[in-house]
Amino acid sequence: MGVPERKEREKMEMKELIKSAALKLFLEDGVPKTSIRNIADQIEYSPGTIYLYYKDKDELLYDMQSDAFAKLQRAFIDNVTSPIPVVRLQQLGRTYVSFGLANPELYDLMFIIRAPTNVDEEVHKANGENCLNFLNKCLSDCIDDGSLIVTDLNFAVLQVWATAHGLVSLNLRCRLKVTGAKEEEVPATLLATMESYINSITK
Amino acid sequence: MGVPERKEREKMEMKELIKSAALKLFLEDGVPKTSIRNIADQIEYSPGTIYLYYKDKDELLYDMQSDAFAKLQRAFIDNVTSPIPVVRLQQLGRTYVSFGLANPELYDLMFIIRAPTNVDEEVHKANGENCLNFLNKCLSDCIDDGSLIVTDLNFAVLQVWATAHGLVSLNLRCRLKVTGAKEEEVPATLLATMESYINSITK
DNA sequence: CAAATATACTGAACGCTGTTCAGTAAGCAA
DNA sequence: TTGCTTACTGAACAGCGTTCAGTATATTTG
Repeated sequence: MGVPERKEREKMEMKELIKSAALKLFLEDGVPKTSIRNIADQIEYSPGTIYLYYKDKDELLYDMQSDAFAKLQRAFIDNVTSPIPVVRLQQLGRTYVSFGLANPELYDLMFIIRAPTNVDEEVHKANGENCLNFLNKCLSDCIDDGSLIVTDLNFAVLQVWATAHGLVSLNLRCRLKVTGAKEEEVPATLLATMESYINSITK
Repeated sequence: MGVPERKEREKMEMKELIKSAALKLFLEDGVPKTSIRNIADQIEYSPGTIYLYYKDKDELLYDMQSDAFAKLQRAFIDNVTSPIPVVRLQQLGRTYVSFGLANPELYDLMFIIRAPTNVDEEVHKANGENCLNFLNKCLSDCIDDGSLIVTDLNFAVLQVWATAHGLVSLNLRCRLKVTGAKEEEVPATLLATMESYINSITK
């Protein structure tokens, strides 16, 4: 009897439908303007229906965050390929910053807005773990072959992540305006800054 | 005739009253839970009254952001005092991170939430300028006496700010949970990471 | 096949938000 | 005292996340 299996599959399909509609609105109108009602309109269901699939908006955002992390991980896999650890670190930094510049709404969801961290404490850590492991492995290899000035892995991870995140998020929140940087030069400047940073912490 | 002067003064006093009530609610209940109605209740005026002094909520937040930057600047003046540029840079990093850890709601207002950047483009740059100049001067001095590895001032400013902001903001948004860091050790870890970072970019 | 049950969905309603504006009351000038 | 200006109110609007009694459809049972 395949009925429960079909039901399960339909439930998943509906979740995908909701997520894809939400993503569409994120990219078109931005995260803050995307409401449960808008999403419901988009898929031509009533607002209440969404609550049959997600217990609240935070849970939906958490699920979408998970997809976004998968996308970042794919970018890492595709672009961080060099056998030389220090080159791989450069590729990692470039990929991270590029991802943030190219996907501001997803970046918001992953690293800036509060919502997705409001889900159950137990389940919360799962998102982003794979991406963090990528950075961990990369820096661990750099330390092993002596190409990193800092020798403490935890410090190194925090530093690299913080620098990359700082660059992307200050830009996303328009805080770099104060530096007087020209709009069109910002992406190149951020990438160059990240590169120069990694150069200065490696040897 | 001192009537217009008195009126002007009373207008300022009312703005201060609104800001202080808003600040109180920020610290007690957090930024997201602080609404115009709550603020109005707090000072025992009607919600509409606030709009006689601020054109919208963003303008109020921008004004409060300005005060917050003044507070950070005071922290810089008090704590970043060494005559040795590289030591001053260490003091600057420590002061910035400590400020973020001690004043999470103000930090939000200054560097994370969107609202205050929605004010008029012309007026927007003013907030934070003094604090940025502090960092600029400090790094410029470091470059002058050859104690910084990076020699491009703009890159240096971006790197140091991004690292400090990255550390504080990832922590404020609970994104460091993924690293498995213990809650109570986080402040010390962030300060140590910042210190180790500055050590690695100076000589 | 028909009746009973289970599932999926609706949409009005609740209490919240930022914001506006006609109406009112108080202070000041003539 | 009258007329005008200023300060303030609070109901109203449109939006938000969320809930839930009611309905319609689908599935299981007799």
